[in-house]
Amino acid sequence: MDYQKLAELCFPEVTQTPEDLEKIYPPRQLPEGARVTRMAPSPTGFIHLGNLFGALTDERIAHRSEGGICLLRIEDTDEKREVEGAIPLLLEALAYFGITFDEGATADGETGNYGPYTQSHRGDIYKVYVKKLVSEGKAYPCFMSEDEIAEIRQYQTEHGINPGIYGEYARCRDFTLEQVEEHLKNGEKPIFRFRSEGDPEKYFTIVDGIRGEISMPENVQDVVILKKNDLPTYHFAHVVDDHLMRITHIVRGEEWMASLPIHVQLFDALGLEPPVFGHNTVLMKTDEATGQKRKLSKRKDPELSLEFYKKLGYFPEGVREYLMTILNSDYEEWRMANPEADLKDFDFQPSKMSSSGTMFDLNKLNDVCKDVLARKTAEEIYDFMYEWSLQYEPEKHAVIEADKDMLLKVFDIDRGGEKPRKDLVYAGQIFDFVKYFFDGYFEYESPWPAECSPEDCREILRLYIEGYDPADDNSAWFGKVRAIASQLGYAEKPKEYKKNPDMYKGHVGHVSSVIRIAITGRANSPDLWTIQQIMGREMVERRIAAATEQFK
RNA sequence: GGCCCGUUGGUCAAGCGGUUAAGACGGCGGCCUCUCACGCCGCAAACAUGGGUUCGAUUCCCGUACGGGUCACCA
Repeated sequence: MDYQKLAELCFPEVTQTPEDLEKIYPPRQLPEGARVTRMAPSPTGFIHLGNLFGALTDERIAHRSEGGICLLRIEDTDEKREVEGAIPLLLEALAYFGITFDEGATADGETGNYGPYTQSHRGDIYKVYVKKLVSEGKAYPCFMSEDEIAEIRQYQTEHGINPGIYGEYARCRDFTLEQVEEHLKNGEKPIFRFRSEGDPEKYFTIVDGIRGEISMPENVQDVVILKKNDLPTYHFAHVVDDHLMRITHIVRGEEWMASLPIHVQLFDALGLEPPVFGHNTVLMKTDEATGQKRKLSKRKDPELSLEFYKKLGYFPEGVREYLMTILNSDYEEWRMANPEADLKDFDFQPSKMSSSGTMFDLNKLNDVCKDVLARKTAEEIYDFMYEWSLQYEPEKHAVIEADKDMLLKVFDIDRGGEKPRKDLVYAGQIFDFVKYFFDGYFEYESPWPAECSPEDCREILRLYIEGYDPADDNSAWFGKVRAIASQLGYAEKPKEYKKNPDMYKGHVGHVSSVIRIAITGRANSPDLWTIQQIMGREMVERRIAAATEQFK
């Protein structure tokens, strides 16, 4: 068989050789040890936590190395899955979470010397390599119909034979030049398959950047490398692209591990050096219905979508922090030791990534967010709330915009210092947390303390407003509350009450609860004196008066 | 089903032949305290399982169970 002739017959239009391409895409001139990574999504329009998870990994691995590059490549060899406008959407979402690329696809084109970065525009490049393989007898045109393949599959499954097109089932594998010519003359368009010489009895080992050494049997399948639409399959495209773009480290989901033998084989057949592969895990959750651990699902789990977090108003930094804690095992400790340090200074190591399925933990996310927000200034929080409400909550936005000065003071309560409050989590929750400052959102959310009779409540409020003086400092103010408590038969100190519960109706805490609920609608709040300072006399008096009405 | 990967407290996880088996989140109890939050102290809670190898296994090897992935002209 004259493979050279077969190659010409199949690809008369292809004149370039791999050597030509080597010249166009020469090895990068980068510092020793620089890592080149890539994010390679399909433009399906759905951007999820897994994407961010992977992007963060790629970005960190690249940028942790001197002169490293992280690029964006669009894997659109399957037109069926493509969604209009998916790329700008993706870029925007990633940028929101602080991830940008050095090279590759952009919202309106692309940048870099190793393009095109969109696979559908690289058709000619892939063909050069397919032609080379054909000319060496390592790939061949295949004319089997879908029906034929389906039949073979059925036969194989019925007989307990490993399914697929390989060996004797690869009917076009050993076609003569004449047979190929004949099919071509009939107007049949072939696809191209790799001619596998793999031996399933033979195992090879490879060092995975995350998992360490893994061993697998060689691939035997004559996988499709060029499809009917003239575009390559993922297997072939990734090999060609990652080589030509001079990628050094590939991090991808563990769903790719099973096809690793194909990829290794392809690199080998092409005479190319494979990059370091790292296979990470999928994000899991416990299914509410079954109680079973399972992969986060696009259909069932809204929390998989990045939009979910944007909409609730999670700070991007918080989400990123959380992802980092589950991405690299020693991140959390590093963060505790370096609370103020830039994420970029963390020594990210692929080998420190987990290789068992990670449960997504909203609880932990919230906790991480609290820490992140505790380090923000009131101004930063306000600005974020402003943008968030502008986009998602127009009604709340109106109040947020109108009462900027007040909100800045509210967000500043117990902020800064050694022990800042940590009760702010995400924008939606924050608004809820402070909404009693707005008359339009104020309501009585907590029951009045049982220790205080309605008459006492009325009396407490009357005495309170009588003695209320905004000029009092915190301790003078609370001294008056104690006095009211004492006057009405409540203990001035909770401990006294605990010692002699029969001597009192309750203690000063119950009395201040009445005042607190009157002013905030809640039994729990930050320091009441501070709240009143922010609200101002007029609002305090109005709230007390309204509460008094409750006891008429 | 074949092949592959994985398995330390409820969750995230240190550990890489000899440890009282870290730490974080959550839970519980306490201190502080007018409430909440913060902070501090403490408690409960784990090496899936059976065989080896070894003076000694959470750590190395094999089997089993369980979980996950994958078997497309989808990525």
